Amino acid sequence: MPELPEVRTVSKYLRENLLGKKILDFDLKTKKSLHDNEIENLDLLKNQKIYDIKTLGKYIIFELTNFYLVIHLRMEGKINFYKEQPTHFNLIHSIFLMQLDDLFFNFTDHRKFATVDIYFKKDKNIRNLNVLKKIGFEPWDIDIDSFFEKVKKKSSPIKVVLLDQHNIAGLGNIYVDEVLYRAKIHPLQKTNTISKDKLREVLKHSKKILEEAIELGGSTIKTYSAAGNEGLFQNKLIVHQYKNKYCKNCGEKIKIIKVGGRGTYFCPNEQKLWE
DNA sequence: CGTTTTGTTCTGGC
DNA sequence: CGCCAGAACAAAAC
Repeated sequence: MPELPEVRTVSKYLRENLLGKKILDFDLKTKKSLHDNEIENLDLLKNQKIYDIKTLGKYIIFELTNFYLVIHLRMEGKINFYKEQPTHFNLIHSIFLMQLDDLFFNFTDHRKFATVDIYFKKDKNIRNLNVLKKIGFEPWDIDIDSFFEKVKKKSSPIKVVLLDQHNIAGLGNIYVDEVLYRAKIHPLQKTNTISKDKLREVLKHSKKILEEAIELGGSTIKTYSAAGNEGLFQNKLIVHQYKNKYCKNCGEKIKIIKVGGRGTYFCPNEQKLWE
C-alpha cells in the first residue's frame, strides 16, 4: 500500500520520465474520481507542459503551465506508461489517460478509490491547494513543540493519531507499526499520556524508517508497484505482517489486534501499555 | 459466502 | 462546535 516512501519512489520515476513533456490529450475515464476541479472544460489541459512533479505526504502534485494536477493513489492506484496506444484491456480500470508527447500515461485503480484534483495555478504555495490545506507536515518538517501541543490533548491511541494525515503526513498502516515497534510504544497507548521526549523518539524513528524505505524504493506488499519497479523494504520490516512470527529482540510472539479498524502488529513484551 | 484489507472522508453520538 | 469511534467506500484474496 503506498505510503510516503512508495509515493516518493513513484514520483521519482515520474520525474525521470515526464518532466518537460506536453499533454497532447487528457481523457478522464472515471468521473467520480475527480474530487476538486476548478476548470469546466478539461480540454484546457491540452498543450500544458509538465513543469515539475513533487510530493506532499502521500499526494503527488504535477505542476503544469497554468494548473496543478494532484493525484492520490489511495491503496491500489497505479501508473503505467506505454509507447503505443493502450489496449482496451489496459484501460478497464483507468482513472484517466494522458497522451504526453511520445507516450501514453495511464492512471488506474481497480477499486476506484484513487483521486484526482485540478486547480488553477494562482498560488505558488501548494499548501494552499484545497486538498492539501489541512495536511500535516512530513516528519522532517515537524516542529516537536507544536506537534506535542497538538497531540497532548488527544485521547485517541497513538497509532490512530499517527495515521491521521492531518497530524503528520506520510505514515500508513505498515510504517506506523514499524515506528511504534522501534519506539517501544504500544499502539493503543493514549496520546495524552505520551511525554514530549517519547514523542521526539517517535519522530526520530519515523524519519529513520521512512528514509531507509525511500532508499530501498519502498515496500512491496500485496500489489504495490512503482510503475513496474518493486520496492525492497518489505524485507526489512520487523513487525508488520509478522503473523505467527516472533520478536527479533525478545522472542515473544508478535500479537495482532485491531486499532482504529486496522490490522496492527506489535510485540506485547516490548510495547507495553503504561498508566 | 462471509470476513478482511487499505487511506481517507463521512456520520452520528456525546 | 469539537472530539472520537465506527461506518462507508470497491473489489478481491482468503
